[in-house]
Amino acid sequence: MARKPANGPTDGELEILNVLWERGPSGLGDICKALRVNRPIATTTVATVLKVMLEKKLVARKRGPRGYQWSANCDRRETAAGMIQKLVDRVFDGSARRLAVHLVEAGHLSEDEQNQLRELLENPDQT
Amino acid sequence: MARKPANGPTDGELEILNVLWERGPSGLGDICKALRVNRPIATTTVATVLKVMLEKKLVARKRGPRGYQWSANCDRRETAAGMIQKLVDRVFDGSARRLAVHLVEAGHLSEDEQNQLRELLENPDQT
DNA sequence: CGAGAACAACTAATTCTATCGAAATAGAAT
DNA sequence: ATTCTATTTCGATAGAATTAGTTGTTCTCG
Repeated sequence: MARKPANGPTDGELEILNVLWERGPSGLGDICKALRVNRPIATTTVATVLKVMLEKKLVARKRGPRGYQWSANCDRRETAAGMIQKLVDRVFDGSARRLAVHLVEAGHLSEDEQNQLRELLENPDQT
Repeated sequence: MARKPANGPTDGELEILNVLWERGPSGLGDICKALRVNRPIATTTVATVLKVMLEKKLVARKRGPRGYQWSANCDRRETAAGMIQKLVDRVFDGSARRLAVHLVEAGHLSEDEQNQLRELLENPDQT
């Protein structure tokens, strides 16, 4: 009966994290506005999710001019790494290379992007 | 109130799909055995999930010597594409290139894998 | 054939998610 | 200070996801 430990952030949480990663610390209103670019969502819904995320330590907050300033409390890169690991394990049978190959073959990368990736591979120091 | 329709397969479903993708059509027992390499799970649980997946058309089945033979009814590549898209949208702000860069930088790829990827980029025809 | 194992179908409890309204609160504006 | 508005907290709900027990059928092996 031991439930499988729910891995990372849920979909909804990820939406919010993405906003915070992009915008930096933000107030509730701004977060809502950003989310509403994609779809309608009630303010209370966002607030509720933020509350849960606070308990999970996915976000932090501190008093701001109006209510709180909310900020991501988890690293984007780490979160990405976790999700990639899962993707690779579940769909690419553990091979990150196969994921990379898929990226190229499936046309997820434009010509330009392929070139940039190529450069990166030649020159690993580049940011 | 209406829950946002979960697009792709769930985590549990993905576990099973991965087994089917790897093994090809399999009986319930074999699927269970494969899953139990990673974690304990009751046979009935797997059967229940398979039933749901059947309704969702994620798997197909046909009469076999013993019960049914279950097989994946969705393409691995397409499934991967969907998951990548989501990952890219949510964590890499829509840039597949950033995902690729992450793959290289985060050390998900070994030297050899990087070389293979490099070759692939030079020579897009290769499988 | 008969016992035991594997399996399918049905049922069901529990937990998790996404969603939002109502009501309390805190600042801002007048 | 009073009103207005943004924010927070609380509680509720519907449905999804996960897990597994029970029951009856079917298949295999001795």
